[in-house]
Amino acid sequence: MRGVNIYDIAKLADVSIATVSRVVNDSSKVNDKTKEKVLRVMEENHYTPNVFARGLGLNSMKTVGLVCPDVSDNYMAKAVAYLEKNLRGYGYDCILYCSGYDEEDKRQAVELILQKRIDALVLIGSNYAGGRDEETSYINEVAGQIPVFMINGYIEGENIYCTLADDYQAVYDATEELIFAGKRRILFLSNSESFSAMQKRKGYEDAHKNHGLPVLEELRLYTENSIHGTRDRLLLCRNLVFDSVIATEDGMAVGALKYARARGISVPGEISVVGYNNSELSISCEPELTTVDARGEILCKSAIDSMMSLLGGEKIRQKTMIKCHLIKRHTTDF
Amino acid sequence: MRGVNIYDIAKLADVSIATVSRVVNDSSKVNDKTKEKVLRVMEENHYTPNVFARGLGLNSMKTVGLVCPDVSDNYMAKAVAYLEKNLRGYGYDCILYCSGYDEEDKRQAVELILQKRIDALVLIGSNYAGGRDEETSYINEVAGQIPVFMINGYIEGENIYCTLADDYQAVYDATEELIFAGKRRILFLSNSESFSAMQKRKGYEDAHKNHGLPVLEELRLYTENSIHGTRDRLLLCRNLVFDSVIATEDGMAVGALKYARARGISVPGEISVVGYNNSELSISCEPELTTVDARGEILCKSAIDSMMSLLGGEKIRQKTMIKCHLIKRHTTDF
DNA sequence: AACTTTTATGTAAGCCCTTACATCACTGTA
DNA sequence: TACAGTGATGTAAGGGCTTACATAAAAGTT
Repeated sequence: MRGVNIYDIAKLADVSIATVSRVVNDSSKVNDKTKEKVLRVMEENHYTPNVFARGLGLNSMKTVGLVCPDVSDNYMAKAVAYLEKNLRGYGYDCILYCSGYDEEDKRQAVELILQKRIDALVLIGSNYAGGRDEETSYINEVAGQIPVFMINGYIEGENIYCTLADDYQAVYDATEELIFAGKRRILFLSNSESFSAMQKRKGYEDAHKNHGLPVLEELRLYTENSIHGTRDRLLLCRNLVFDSVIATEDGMAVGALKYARARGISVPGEISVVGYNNSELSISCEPELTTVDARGEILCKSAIDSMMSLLGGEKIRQKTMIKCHLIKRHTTDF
Repeated sequence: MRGVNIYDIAKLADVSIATVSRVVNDSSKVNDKTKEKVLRVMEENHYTPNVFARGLGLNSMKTVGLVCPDVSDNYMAKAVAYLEKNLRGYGYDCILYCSGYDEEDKRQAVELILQKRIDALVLIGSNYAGGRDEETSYINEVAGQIPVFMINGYIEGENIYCTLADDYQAVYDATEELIFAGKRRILFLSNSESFSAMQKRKGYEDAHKNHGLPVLEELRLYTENSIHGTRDRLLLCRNLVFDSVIATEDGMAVGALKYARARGISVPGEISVVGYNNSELSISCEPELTTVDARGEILCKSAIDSMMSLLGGEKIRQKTMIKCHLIKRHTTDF
């Protein structure tokens, strides 16, 4: 049961364990002949260094913690997949924690995952923007120990690095486009009060203001990010009149589509719909959804680049903003 | 930087490290007073046992490896989420590896993840059913070291435990239903030669045979599991005539829907469509998709239960089959 | 009172690495 | 020839935990 260890290899290769270790870590110079011999013996005996002992010695196990509210969300799933794949390319493993959206659950997730002595923490998805300091102070505490990378979240602090989609601009542009098309009652569908949702809302509002249009309270609706949930929610608002929809998530946009169909309203004829995230949902619905490409992969790539630079000792910027694209499909054919 | 360790706690609590360790592990009896004191000191000093040292000592870190071809697939994402959440409930962390579908990549994934001295391995998604032994022999090798749990895959062997959806029955039933509705040209859309895909195909074929109907080669089409890919593939088959579709994944079923729309064929009027997995796609499309609920959560629950029993020293069954439901929505309104 | 048990705790050996420092054999230089 | 410098390797000290075994104190037994 006890696998081969460094002593076995050392003995078989007729060298000291230090030399074996050096070969394994490719650290200081080892004579080519010796190296070759050691490698051969390692190979022959299927030697794999014990990660625990290694971790103990190095106080690092080349592991990063991934905290994600919900991997079954297509956008986040893609992010997790991308991060995992590429971090592995750098020799890092990922420990995953699906935290749920609750801020307290997230705190616990972080706490637990931290016990694994990870080298860095990646937080996927937006944080609450409530501004309540207690909610985010633990992140700052964590950042005291290891670098924290946020994908689409934003918290200011030492050793916290945020990569965000420019949600403000994206929604601003989308809203403007609807306004140009003559829409005057644009329903804003949102499901949270996260930092990112707030940016989107601000984009929506500013676009109105800058075009001299009023921002109507009644056109801001909170609902859950689910297709049927959103549909039903809208169905309940009998007196709500709108000529277009901007949703902060594709699921809600598709919900709006379902609502329109249920009510016999034509899309894009009578109302236009814009979603967010360019998830799979946006091409499975009918008509296919105009949506914002929130550049998940680009964000993750940027975060990984930053992380590697940082772990390599370089200094990196704390906030990186990535511009989004609006992908026009058929729910906004004017 | 060097955090508090067991020696610090021992000194502060005026006991030996063995006692601290006993308290931490709740192992053999410790005097209540002493225990309380130690716990208090631990609390006060934010002591967390070093996982590496712990791993070294116990040769286990309470971690399970999750290998998943593609977390951005909704079905698997849900499985990963469920597994992660519930394993954590038992104190186990999950290391994730998104392997891709290639069998060689999977082998590498398993090899790498194994170096982390995980306590168990979970393989999500079906294995190739080619029957080529080399492809699966490494799994048997792994199983020599730690238990292997397969979700929807099937390999026979010591220490390999498989939990599967009864894909054969599910497709058999769905096919039969279409046959009863008078369909005689049922297109079978598949994307792989996995064990699971083979079961589905067998269900499709047997249903035909048992009802005295021929199994037509031309009605078995391989395509990729993507909406537009499938649509385009079908669009290319100008001479293919069919009155219904059974797809082995929802994405392909939705692709068939897109195809029908592109060709001006009405669903369910002219053709019926049945998908598989009850993913989010199946409710976002239009009309909403009749699909097989492949019981992802139930499968995972069963796997976790088995795992815990096994790690607890019990004996468990090696193969568990779970019955599926057909969820009727509107692509099969006859 | 002289013992056996039981309960609580401590000691120290291991688990398998990394790495600072020591050593030794050369090469090159003065 | 003596010595500094270089390269290759070894020695041994951690790193923080678990746990078998030893010990000591308390309780029970005769």
